[in-house]
Amino acid sequence: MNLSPKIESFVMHCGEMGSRWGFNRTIGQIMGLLVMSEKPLSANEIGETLSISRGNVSMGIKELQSWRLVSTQHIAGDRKDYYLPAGSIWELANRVFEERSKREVDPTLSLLRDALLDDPANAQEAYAHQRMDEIHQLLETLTKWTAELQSISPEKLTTLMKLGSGVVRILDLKDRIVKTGSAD
Amino acid sequence: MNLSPKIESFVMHCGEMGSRWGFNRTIGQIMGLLVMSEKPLSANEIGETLSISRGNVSMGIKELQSWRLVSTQHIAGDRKDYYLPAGSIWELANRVFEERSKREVDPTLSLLRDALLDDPANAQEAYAHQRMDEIHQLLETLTKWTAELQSISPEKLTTLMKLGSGVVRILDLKDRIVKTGSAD
DNA sequence: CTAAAGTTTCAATAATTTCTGAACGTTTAA
DNA sequence: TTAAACGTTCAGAAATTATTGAAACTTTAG
Repeated sequence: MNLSPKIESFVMHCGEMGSRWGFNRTIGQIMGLLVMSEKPLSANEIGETLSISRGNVSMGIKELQSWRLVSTQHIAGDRKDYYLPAGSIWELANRVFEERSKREVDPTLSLLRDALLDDPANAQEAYAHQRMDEIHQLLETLTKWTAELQSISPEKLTTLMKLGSGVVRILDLKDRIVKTGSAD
Repeated sequence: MNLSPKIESFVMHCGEMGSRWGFNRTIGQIMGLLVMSEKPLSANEIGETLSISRGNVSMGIKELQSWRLVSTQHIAGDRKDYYLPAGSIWELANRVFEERSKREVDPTLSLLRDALLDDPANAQEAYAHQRMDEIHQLLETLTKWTAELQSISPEKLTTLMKLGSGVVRILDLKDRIVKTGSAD
């Protein structure tokens, strides 16, 4: 497939950013290409367009599927697999977020939980223990929060984001209401 | 310096996670070590404790300083530089967040802004243009939002996070109030 | 000024990650 | 049953990234 220069530069950019986003160059490129493509693409089309080997396309797609970012589509009377993004931009971003949190935060959280189980044995450990506890609390709060945000509908979430720091004013508002009348 | 097994395993974990968090193994270890240490450490102490070369310590510290995660302290009558975390756990997490957003989002945002300037030249570009616009909007909203959250005091932010998806109820509350009485 | 104590830089090397392509597996049309 | 069309795997090669250590640089005490 032939890409217009503007699309090509976007796809290549996705490649360059790939490793920063948690995967590698090829995988970034494949994802960029699929998002920019109106119709699903076969492994062959992907490989030719990006000049990468059959094997690499296969591995890349597999990885993207493990991130739940790509789905497979079949066309009647055609034995090829066709690939397309597994949802809207919004959903994709969400998945990247979830998946990264799983890989970047969960292991640390579980290490910290273990480490905090038994009491510090000396002054050095006491200090470290305290620090680990802070990190643990921070990560817990953050994890819970993002999990809850995921459960909010995109529309509400957009409203919330547009509100920005204005949300503080509303928190104050709530405090006033709670103080002057209704129970919490 | 000699680390107790529990602290050592935490520091090593920071090393393993390092690359997922946006830096490399050594840098993760150095940061972990500094956070766990009650007193500032010299380059020598860091290198010995982690068994890494002088040069590597120097480069690692430099990188951590570029992330604004480590500060230098001097002790009267001592020519060595001593290093310590540049703030509370909370502040550190914030910096990592900001810094990563700068590296992971900003370049894409600027590419998209450029790409969206001129009109699509054909059907393929028209579709891609639309997709880029969606991504652009998403990233803009997200960037603005996180920037605003940064401006909220840690206490308020904690309240907000603890509230979780309960924040939606408050949004509804606000809507009711606005509708029935005061102007926005 | 000189030497000692420290830090930084960077070319060479080591370690790790990614990519290729050939071999193998599977499905289906004939 | 065969062979063509496709997907997958994985050992080795290529590319990239991290690390070392020696040389250069900086600061300061004497």
